[in-house]
Amino acid sequence: MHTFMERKEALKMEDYVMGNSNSSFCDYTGNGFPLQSVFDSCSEDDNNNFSLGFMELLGVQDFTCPSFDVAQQVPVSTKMESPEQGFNLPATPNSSSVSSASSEAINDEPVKVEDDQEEEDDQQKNKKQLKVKKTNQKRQREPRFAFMTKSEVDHLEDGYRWRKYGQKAVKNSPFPRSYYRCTSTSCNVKKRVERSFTDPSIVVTTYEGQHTHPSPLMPRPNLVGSTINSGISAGAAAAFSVPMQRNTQSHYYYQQQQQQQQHQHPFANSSSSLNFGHNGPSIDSSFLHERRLCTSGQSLLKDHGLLQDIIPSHMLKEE
DNA sequence: CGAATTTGACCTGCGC
DNA sequence: GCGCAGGTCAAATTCG
Repeated sequence: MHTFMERKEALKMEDYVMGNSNSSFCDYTGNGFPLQSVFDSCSEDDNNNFSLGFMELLGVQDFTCPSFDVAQQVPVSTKMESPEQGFNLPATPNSSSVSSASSEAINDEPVKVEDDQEEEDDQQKNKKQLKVKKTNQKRQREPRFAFMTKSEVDHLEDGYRWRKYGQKAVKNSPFPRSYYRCTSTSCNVKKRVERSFTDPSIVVTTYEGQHTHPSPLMPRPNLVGSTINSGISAGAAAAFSVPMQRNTQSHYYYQQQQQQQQHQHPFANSSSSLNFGHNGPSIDSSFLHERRLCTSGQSLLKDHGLLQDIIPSHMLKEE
């Protein structure tokens, strides 16, 4: 059991949002803390619409796959407040993956610090400027998108190249959190990788920002079934910054929200705000194929299904 | 030798 | 104001 303070802490830490309207499973944080549903304030409609919202996030309208009703099982607030920004939404890399997605819409008016500044070479100057900016205004973050992936490896291949720039111990967790930045210059996408301490097999990957370039490691997706991931479209994965990883049994996408974020109907601005094909290859059939696999291959969406494998039973009982 | 990783220091935000 | 925790920087180290 976790104390209220711990819950509060967990919420504060990541604002991870996960769970469903009926609280059939608990919200889950990167630290493995169960969270009371952040969706308490969400209307049932919001939750019921999540699945579609999620697919909107994916930028896909796969009406050929009606059974893919992530939403009903994984009601995640889908509001995106960064119309300008497409989402490098991670697609489920593994055919057996099932995900709940969540994004964090944070910037009503995304502050592009880098764009505001000249290409200063002097790092100190840069630092100073950053300081000034930080003091003048509350730091704003790029929209974030988190995954929970059952994996034995921490750093999941997602088609992009990442450079690790930090690692920190996480409170209440024996597992450190690693910080990665996209190696591409001018691309300021970051991601954090950490393990859930309640279930070390789960890797929580949080993407922040949007790639401004196509995947450098994008193999030809021709091959549903020809890749190690069996059915995962590397191209689609790359397009969405999806971890492509072996041994992955399941993925959970969940949206991160800012606390002050307004809840909004998932469709409110989906057409304009979600633009997954924006910088990379567009969604291809293999991605859809993956979705089918996700749908048919997993029981997660039904009852507790896979979540039971991931979320400790005591958490499930907590509600 | 260049790129990537490691790791301690530093900065910032937030709660008390 | 202080302490804590998250996040970032950058020098040192390792790797290919």
